[in-house]
Amino acid sequence: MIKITFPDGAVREYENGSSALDIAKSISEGLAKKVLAASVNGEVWDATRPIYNDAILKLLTWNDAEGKSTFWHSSAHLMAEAVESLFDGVKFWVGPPVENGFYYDMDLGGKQITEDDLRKLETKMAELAKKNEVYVRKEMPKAEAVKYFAEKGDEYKLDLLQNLKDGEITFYTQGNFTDLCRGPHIPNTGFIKAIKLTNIAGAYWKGDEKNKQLTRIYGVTYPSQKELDEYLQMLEEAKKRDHRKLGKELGIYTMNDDIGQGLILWMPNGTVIIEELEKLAKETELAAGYKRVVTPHIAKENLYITSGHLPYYADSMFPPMEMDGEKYYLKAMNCPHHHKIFDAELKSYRDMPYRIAEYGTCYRYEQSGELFGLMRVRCLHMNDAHIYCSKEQFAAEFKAVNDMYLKYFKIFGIDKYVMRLSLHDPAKLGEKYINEPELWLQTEELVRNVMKEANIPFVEVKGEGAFYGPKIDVQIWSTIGREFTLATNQVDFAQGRRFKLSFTNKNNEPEIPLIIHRAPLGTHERFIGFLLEHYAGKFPTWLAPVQVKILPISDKFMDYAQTVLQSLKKADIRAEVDDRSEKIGKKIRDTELAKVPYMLVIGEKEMNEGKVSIRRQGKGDLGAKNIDEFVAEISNEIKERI
RNA sequence: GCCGUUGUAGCUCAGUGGUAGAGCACUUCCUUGGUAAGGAAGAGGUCGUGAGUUCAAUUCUCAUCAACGGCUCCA
Repeated sequence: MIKITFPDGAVREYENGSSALDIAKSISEGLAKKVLAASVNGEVWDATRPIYNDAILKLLTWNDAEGKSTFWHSSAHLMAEAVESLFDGVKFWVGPPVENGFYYDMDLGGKQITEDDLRKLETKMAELAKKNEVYVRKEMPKAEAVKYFAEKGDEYKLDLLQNLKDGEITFYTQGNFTDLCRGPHIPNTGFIKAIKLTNIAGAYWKGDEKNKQLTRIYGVTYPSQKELDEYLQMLEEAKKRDHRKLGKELGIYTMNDDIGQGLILWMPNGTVIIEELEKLAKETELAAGYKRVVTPHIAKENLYITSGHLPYYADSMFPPMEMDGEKYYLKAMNCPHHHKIFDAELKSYRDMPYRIAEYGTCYRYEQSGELFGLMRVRCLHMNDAHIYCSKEQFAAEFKAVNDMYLKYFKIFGIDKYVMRLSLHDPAKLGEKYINEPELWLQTEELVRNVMKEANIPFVEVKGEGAFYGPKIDVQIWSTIGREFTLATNQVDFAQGRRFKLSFTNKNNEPEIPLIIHRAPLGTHERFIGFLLEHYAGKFPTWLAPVQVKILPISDKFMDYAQTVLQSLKKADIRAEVDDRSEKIGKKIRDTELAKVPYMLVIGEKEMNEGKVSIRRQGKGDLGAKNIDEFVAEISNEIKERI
């Protein structure tokens, strides 16, 4: 007998060799039908795998993350079986579960797969699923496995085997499909009731663009059609908040072939938002002791040789222009320009920390395939600033920047983000990262400690640092699930030295400053793209391009509408009159759809009483008020950025 | 940059080897209506661009540009 400990602490005895599924059955048949896998002593196992020792057991169902990922992993195998039955000579690479579904990478030997094939594959998968094929686990010695795949001529699986040792190698078979796989899997294919193959994509083998490109098929499966439908419905809803769709509908920005890829034309509505954001940034930075500067969009080649950017980023800068025998580059970052401003006047410790800010325009030649609406563009306006400080001042300055982030996030109600401490990758020192191993470790520890002391939760990721130092990135997700860095706070221990920057310290010695690069509001492009999705286009009043729309019931009240308009304009409120000869219902509908925060309905009653009837977008009629009263209220809302 | 898909009116989309259609938006007229679509008429497109096949191409082929879904990349 073996002792099984359940999550609630209960301990029960079972026959040696019982599987998690056997144990589930002994509890209830209903439970057994839902068990997809099991956590045995913290390791995820097949529910059907016999247990020979005392164990802590957790039965995993669709409601557990591990249950879902096992389900999707098994679905990938099911898809592979379907692919193999419809295409000859396919070689498979890996087929893992992902956040919403799974994919399988395969080499189709030059054959192409089409959307129609996906439908055929879905049908085939459904057919195979109905057979309730059991996923059978089999251990195999390495030599035997190597022989098996060598005979098959499967270089991909042989490659996988290279990194595996004897005793770690297992195969799974369901129906006619056998795959090298560490598992675990769901008991049988019958659990998979609803199948949708979502897209076909190319994917480099092992994620390296120098390698051959494999065909990747993405799919998602569910234990019921209803759940799949709900998921697809949710995707449709997400698309409605896509900033590219909203940006067009609300007249925020446009792009044009004659201008160029990734180059944003900000329309009047978008420009209002830009100006409000800059106003916020300027107020905030002034209060935090920053000074403002303005720098040109281009600079000579030598600047970027000094900064060290050119060897790392030449490919992603626009190619240089030659004038009078000099090469000029469009700037891809503002820091070198700012360093020159720091260097223009002699600095002493009394000048430190020296903080300079600019909404800097930068140009980056992003690869065409990476451009994405407002989120990834080739011309961007950065909420940039550089803080030059001594080592002693660093912690306080870095923390102040973090505090500024949090202050902003509170204003915008941003709460779904992850702070990421982005570190260097020691394997790429001298290649992607400045070759200063000691300084890297010291600076990373410095940043780590600031975060810990400030009690700010963060994750650490190797290989995401800037070439000149570690950073704190604020990661967010677009509505379609892509991850982006919204804001960034970076330490730079390299450029101070490269630019020979210094200040005279208290001991009358020259000292190289540490530099903080920070962009709490990221770039206008990405930040507004994010805000569009975050607010689903319903901007708070202070940001809304049109804050108030005045809706006269009929033409008879047009004069009064003008009076109301003038009162609002006097208070610097962005207001317009809807002077079309439409019915009030139509005017309201159009204004609601345009997501204007306030509508003022005025007719005979309002005119006679000097009032306005207030309607809030999405909330309906709020009743009538005096004009002055409304102006005072909305002015306060705007001033406080509520 | 790579793999795949798409490209028709301002927007969303239908359609065809014989030079095009709907809804919304727009213009004009009628209507002056109290909290999410009043009615009528009209205007608007060399079907992304270039070449090829064809008596004939928006439709087929190729190239190119752009957008989209991934991969790679992101100072």
